[in-house]
Amino acid sequence: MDDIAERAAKALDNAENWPDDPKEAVARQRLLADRVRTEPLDPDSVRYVAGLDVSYGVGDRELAAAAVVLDARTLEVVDTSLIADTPSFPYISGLFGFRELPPVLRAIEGLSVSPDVFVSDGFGLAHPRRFGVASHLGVLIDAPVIGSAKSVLYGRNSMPGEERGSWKPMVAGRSELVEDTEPLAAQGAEVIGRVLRTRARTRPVYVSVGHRVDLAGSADLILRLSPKYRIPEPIRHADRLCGQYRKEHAADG
DNA sequence: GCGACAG
DNA sequence: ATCTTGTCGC
Repeated sequence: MDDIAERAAKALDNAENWPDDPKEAVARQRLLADRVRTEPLDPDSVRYVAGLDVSYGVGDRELAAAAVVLDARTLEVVDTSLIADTPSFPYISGLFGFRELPPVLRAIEGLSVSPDVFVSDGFGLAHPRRFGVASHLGVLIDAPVIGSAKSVLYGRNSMPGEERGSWKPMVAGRSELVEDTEPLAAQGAEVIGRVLRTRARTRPVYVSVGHRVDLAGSADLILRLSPKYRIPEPIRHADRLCGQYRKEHAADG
């Protein structure tokens, strides 16, 4: 896990990355947002995918972060990393990274298999400042990251067809459900993500570019990673792992 | 000023 | 995110 672990450690050590004031955090986002890059992502070339997630305990005093690496072909788990920590930044919508990335970076440091791409439970460019947690993570470790969220934070969106694989673009603007975003995208509106149906007749997920990936490739990969359930397998595994860990440590040790 | 608001 | 049993649907 050479390079990535090293960059994660460096990002954690840099105090500039971890302001304790929301105002400074927003300024930090604006500064780092310029470093976000979109690059082609060929799903066929992806071998290892890492899913990331965090779960919280009671009283906002404890949390667990997990990173689980899957073989993109077989969807078999090939590596896991889990850490327990304490939140050091409050939950503020739009400022996720400052709360969740410290433990997530530590979990990433614990991996022995180097992922080709990471999947984060949140947004990338589909964010008011185009800097959701997926972009934040991507910039800190300069690695490919895809954002896959379960609900909308920002952007006009539409519901795709009921069948698996259907999708609609998300375009810049206040969070709002409209009849059809396709005409808006065709007319040149800024496309910031995709509403993707990963399972028939089930609520869609919201995919956006985090860093060093492109939207079409990201949506394609997310669909492949969700052959049966709504939530992509890497994130489901990470969710399970940190969720059960926290429960086991809520009653005793 | 008011409402919205990822996990 | 978390607190929580049964229940409707594929």
